[in-house]
Amino acid sequence: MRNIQKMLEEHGISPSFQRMKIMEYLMHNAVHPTAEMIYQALHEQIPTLSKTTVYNALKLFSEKGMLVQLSVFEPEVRYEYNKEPHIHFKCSRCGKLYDVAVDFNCLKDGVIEGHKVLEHHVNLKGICRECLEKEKADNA
Amino acid sequence: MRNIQKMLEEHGISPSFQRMKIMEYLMHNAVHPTAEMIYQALHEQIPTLSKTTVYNALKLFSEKGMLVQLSVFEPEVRYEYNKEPHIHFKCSRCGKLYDVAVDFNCLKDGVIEGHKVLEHHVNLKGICRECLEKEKADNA
DNA sequence: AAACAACTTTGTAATTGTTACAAAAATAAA
DNA sequence: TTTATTTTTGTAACAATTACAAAGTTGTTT
Repeated sequence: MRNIQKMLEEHGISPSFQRMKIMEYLMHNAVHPTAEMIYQALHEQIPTLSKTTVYNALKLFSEKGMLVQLSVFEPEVRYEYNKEPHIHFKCSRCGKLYDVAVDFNCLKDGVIEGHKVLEHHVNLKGICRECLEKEKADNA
Repeated sequence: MRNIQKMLEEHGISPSFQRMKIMEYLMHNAVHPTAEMIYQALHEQIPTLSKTTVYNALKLFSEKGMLVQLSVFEPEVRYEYNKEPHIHFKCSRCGKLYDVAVDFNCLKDGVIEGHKVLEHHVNLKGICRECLEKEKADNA
């Protein structure tokens, strides 16, 4: 909690209780949560928590560069704390979202066909390893 | 129009007038239109057209594999007819969406860390060539 | 042609994710 | 302790999308 407080301050964000809890949740739950998921989880601990506060905090964190907003395959926006370049893989069967560590040199904040790349989102979709194994077991 | 009729039939879709016009629009407007954009454009020609019809047709086309649903950086879903593997580049200044032809061999319906890739969406964000040039001209 | 079934379109209402806004509460400054 | 500023809250609005049922169309069978 102390660390989170410092982190927020370093990014010019005053560390209110709600904001710290929201950031804590994001750091401890690398599941690419939606705003709704964060609200549901914290609402139990903080019954007075408002959904607007969650949206406000997420917007602030994104503006200050602490979070990345992902638009994967759902209409919902998802958030992640991890800033390392990586690929998102969504299983179209179970819906789970995986991080896949791959480095495309050309994607590392370079230039592509004259366009300056500031952000890259590489989204893959298919059947995840777990589902493939389950399928194999069922067919055996 | 005849070609579109054939195409729809080949995909098991009965070629109604509205469906053909919607597909025609998608094929002639490679601007990654939203459902709203398609509706607005066709509403002029077909005043009785319903937005639900547009959504129904887009859903049907996607299910039959004629379209790809893109989730780029907006909350809105965009659609494209072009099925060639390519990257989408969105200019964060002017908002334009470019197609960038790049081939990542590893993304061509392969396997990554045990996950079977059926679909890939590579989204880049930054400042587009036109905006960079404009910026250069302004600063000169 | 009439009757019928199946499909398509339409319009309205509902739902979902998100934002706007103003009042209440908390915090900090004077 | 006022005062000002910031933060939180709750409700209402909004936009994209879906659900649903009625109306319209098409095709088939008799």
